[in-house]
Amino acid sequence: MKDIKEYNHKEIEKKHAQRWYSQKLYHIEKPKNKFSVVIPPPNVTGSLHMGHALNITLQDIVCRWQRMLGKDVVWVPGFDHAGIATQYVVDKKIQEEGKNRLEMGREEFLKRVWEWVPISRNSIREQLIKLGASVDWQRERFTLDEGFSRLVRYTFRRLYEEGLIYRGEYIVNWCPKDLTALSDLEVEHEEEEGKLYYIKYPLEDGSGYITVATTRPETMLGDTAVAVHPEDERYKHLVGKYAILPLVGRRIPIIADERVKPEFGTGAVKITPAHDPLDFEIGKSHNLPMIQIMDQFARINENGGEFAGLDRYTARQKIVQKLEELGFLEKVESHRHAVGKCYRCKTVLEPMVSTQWFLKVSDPRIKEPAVKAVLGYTQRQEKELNLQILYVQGLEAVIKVAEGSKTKLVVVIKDGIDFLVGKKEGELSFIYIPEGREELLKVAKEKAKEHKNAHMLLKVKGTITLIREYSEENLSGEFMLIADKEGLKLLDDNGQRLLEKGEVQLEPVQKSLRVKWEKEKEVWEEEKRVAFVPENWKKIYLQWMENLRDWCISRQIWWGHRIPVWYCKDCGHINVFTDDDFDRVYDKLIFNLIADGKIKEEFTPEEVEEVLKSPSFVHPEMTVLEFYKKFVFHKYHSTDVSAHSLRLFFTQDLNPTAPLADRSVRYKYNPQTKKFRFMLYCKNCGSDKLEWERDVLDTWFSSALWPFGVFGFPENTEDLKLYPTDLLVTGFDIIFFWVARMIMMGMFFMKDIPFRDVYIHALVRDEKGQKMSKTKGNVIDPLDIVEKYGADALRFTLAILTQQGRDIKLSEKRFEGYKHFANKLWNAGRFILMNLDEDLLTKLPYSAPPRAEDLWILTLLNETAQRVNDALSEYKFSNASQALYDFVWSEFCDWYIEMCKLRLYAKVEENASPEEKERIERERITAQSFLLMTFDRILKLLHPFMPYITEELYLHLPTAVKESISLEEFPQYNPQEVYPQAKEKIERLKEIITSIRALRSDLRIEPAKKIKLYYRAEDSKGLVEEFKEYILSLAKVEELVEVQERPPATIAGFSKDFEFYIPVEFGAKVEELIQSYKRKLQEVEKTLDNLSARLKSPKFLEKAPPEEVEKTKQSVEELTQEQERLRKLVKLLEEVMAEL
RNA sequence: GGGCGAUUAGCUCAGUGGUAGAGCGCCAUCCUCACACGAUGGAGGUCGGAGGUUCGACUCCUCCAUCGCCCA
Repeated sequence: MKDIKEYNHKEIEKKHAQRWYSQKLYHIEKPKNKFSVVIPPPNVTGSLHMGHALNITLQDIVCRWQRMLGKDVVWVPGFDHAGIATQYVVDKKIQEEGKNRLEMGREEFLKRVWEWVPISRNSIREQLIKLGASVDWQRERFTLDEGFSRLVRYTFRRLYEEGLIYRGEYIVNWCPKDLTALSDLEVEHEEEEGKLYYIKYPLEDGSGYITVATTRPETMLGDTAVAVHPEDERYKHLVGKYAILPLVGRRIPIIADERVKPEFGTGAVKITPAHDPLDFEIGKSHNLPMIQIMDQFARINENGGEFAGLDRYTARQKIVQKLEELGFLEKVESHRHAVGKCYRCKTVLEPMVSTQWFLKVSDPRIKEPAVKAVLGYTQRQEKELNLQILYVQGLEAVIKVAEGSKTKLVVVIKDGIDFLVGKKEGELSFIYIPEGREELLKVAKEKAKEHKNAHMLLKVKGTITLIREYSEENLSGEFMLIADKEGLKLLDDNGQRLLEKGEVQLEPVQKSLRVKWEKEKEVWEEEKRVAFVPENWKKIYLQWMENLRDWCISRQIWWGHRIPVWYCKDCGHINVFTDDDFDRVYDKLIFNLIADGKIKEEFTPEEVEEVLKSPSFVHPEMTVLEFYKKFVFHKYHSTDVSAHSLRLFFTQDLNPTAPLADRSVRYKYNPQTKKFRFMLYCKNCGSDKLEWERDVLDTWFSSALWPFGVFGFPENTEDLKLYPTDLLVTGFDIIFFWVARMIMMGMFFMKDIPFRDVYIHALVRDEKGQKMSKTKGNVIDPLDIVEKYGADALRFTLAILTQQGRDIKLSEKRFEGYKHFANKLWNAGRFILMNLDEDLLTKLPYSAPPRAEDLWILTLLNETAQRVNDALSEYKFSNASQALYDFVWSEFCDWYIEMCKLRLYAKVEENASPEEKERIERERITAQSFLLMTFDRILKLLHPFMPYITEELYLHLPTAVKESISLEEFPQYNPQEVYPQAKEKIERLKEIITSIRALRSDLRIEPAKKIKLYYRAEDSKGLVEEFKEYILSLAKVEELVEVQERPPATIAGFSKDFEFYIPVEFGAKVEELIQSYKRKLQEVEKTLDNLSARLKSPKFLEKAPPEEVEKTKQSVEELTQEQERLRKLVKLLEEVMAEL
């Protein structure tokens, strides 16, 4: 008996969020039966939006569900440094201060970024915690942390050395605002109203003009040819001749190329290889010169002669004007065309030739495995097994099955055991067989393979004694006993049955034993495949993979992974350095600190110590050095570092008598600055005049490494067993950016898929279906929603609205609706708790046998559990949450709780017999226990969707045994708890009650008013008698009287054979009622016509399946009866109307 | 231009080769001892259009229309 008061989401969510976080509830140090997921790392550019909330919610639902299914769930959180985006944000801030990034300098700017990033990171972290994400915070990573930066250098080097990364001059998409190259994917094409300029290029021989059409006339300054289609009759005669470029005076050839579209403009196009992708291609194949005419700001450069210094648009104006003046402009047409813009700042991009780094993704070594990974392939795996074989003489075994602390079943086997196989961590570990029966060994191994999930197998030929709580049972014959997570299974000739659920414990008793160790190599083939959910994304992925173009991975920005390339000023050699180039741990450390930009080129030992002992950025509870040890250099756990030891180490290199690890000096002392310098030498010529590449890598390069980088690659760590991950949840907008590249890099470096399932969710839009954006002002901030309605309501709403392959249209009203559901659940819990006896659990043995409604709700509960599990295993979040919503509200609350009130509130008459008093008491206990048990399972089923409210309610239940509901077992369908007969009865009872309520309502009888009810029943007579009290209570009936005919002054209603009569009073709207029944009658007749027509059709009878015909016949019969009754009713009512 | 998806009640969306469903909204009656964030009942749809396959199509096929997205 306790009252938990009103639902207060803020209070309970705050309480549990903090508790889960501080107790490290979701951290598993050494996962065994793993289920791993990596978070799509949010950008450190701001805070989370609704799309993130959806993403996190869906992942958390699966993670919590899997955890409750018994998996060791490792869900790795982290953040993405988001190169351009973050630089853009910080740049803006600096500009607001009236400063300039370029004047400030790289080092100072990066300092500012590092100051800004934790602010954003912490706010995102807070939000993840608030949303209830059950991530493992002890494994948090950042794409720019020490380990990741090292990994990026490692992978860059591997790819470079394999010839998959190259540096080249190529046409790229240049953003004149962000001052960097972009990859093809980062270009957004937008249709725009533009103009098509027709310009006359005079022919060299003075025989006239060739007119070209262009949308960007300013690029003519860089023209090096005019091109036409080789088959174009209009121009065939001009090919090979020369034209003179107006304004510039350059002599340019007229060439033929098949890539020219004759139908565009005049069919003749100007070729500007340095400023147009297609022209670049054509220019290359015709060996045309490339003349760059713009600088990085897209201003005309010195090659533009008189136009030099002008912005591209001003130049366009001026050039067009001049062309017109000189008579070279033929005409100008308006023209719609796609313009490439920067995805970040929306600036119109300028195609430009520049020197960039590329990753050859089209190379078969990358492309083919990435295609294979999605199409599916078999992978052979070899594993060495250390098998303990025990030859025994006489083996007995006792198997106990326990649930919690209670032993539910004991199985005793004396002798007759053929073999016993045990597994550890999913792998075959030992086999017991009787002395001298080696032939069983093979069978045992086979059976072990066959039953993959079993952790123990016994083959028995003889007698098994099963001891349950109150009974003993003997089985004899040939059996196989299998223990797994489900419990103990018995396999006999009749198939399989589950003996008992729970923890299984084995105690073999052997009389004499000889042990042999056997090493064996097991080879098995595994079907591997990245499965897209929904599947249609697979096609889109494969199509894209077909037309891959090389990936421009260099960016001319400062924030990111600086490319680990040092150019030799003496011999021009390109040196790629990683810490693999150095043998000593200190060297590796120092190199990484420099390459990460943590220390400058010159440094003192004290500075190094300070950096290493300062808090790690990602895990501030650790120092940088500790972070290195834990996440980066697993081999060097004992390494400690101090300024003193560093100084000694550095100066060793300077001491000529000390042995040198390298021929060259590693640390050079500068007496003027009193600092050391870490020396790098050209791998080709040994020169120390090296210059570090200034560009950084595309952020997606490091993101592509995420699924194995977070687990410690390239070190061979324990955590690397968590790869491949089991699930990736992400939005479709980054399939190419991220998903595809993870598959490429995963297959390349790990030789395995990065994730088994990739669930692609939709976009969250506003209620009008528009994209949410800050500029439109239609964003719904998830934090506001959490504040107003609670994280539980937010999550449940997102889950139930997530229909596969469909965008989510969201409005605040939706959250409100599901907040109501949370409130409903809370109040159901409140009601149950208020009505529980304190000592219920001890009273349970005295409970009465369950009633029909108990068995009914148990049946529906099991069906719901099945629906939820089925839906979740197919990632049908909406179906799962919908099933729960319906069950909880429409069945449990609306009917079961109401029915239970009868027993809970049953009054004991003073003069009742002791037996009667006892019966009432026992029934009350039954009702309480079923309410409790059902509600307990409801909470567990709902937990993945609404973690907070279920946690809070669970902890109030007397059945709560764990510190958190999230560590409980997820309810499963149990066929032994399904009672079809009880279900049918109660469903019929509901129909009857509903029909009475409907008539009451039609007669405008106040809900609270008790009425007298006459009835006549045939088939349902027994049911009505059995559940009389329920009808009285749930239909607010004061007296239920059986009659043979309609009493006068009553109005009739019916539900199938159950006819009932309510006394009419003045004011009853009989007319309306007649209308309503007539409408129903019409409907019935319409259906009836339809069905009987079907039955009259010989073709139907002939071709339709017999069961369908039978069904139709039955329907017709029922509907005919219904029709009869309705007709009778209408007639009756008309009589009543006359009576009144 | 190529591809994908959508079109079902006022709104948001389920759905299945066999008598059209839910939530919200709306209407009516009720502040009944868990819940007015509630209870009970009710109204409301030619399943975008046209063909075809089938005994039977909202469902499968073809075409068209409208909307949206991606790629070029």
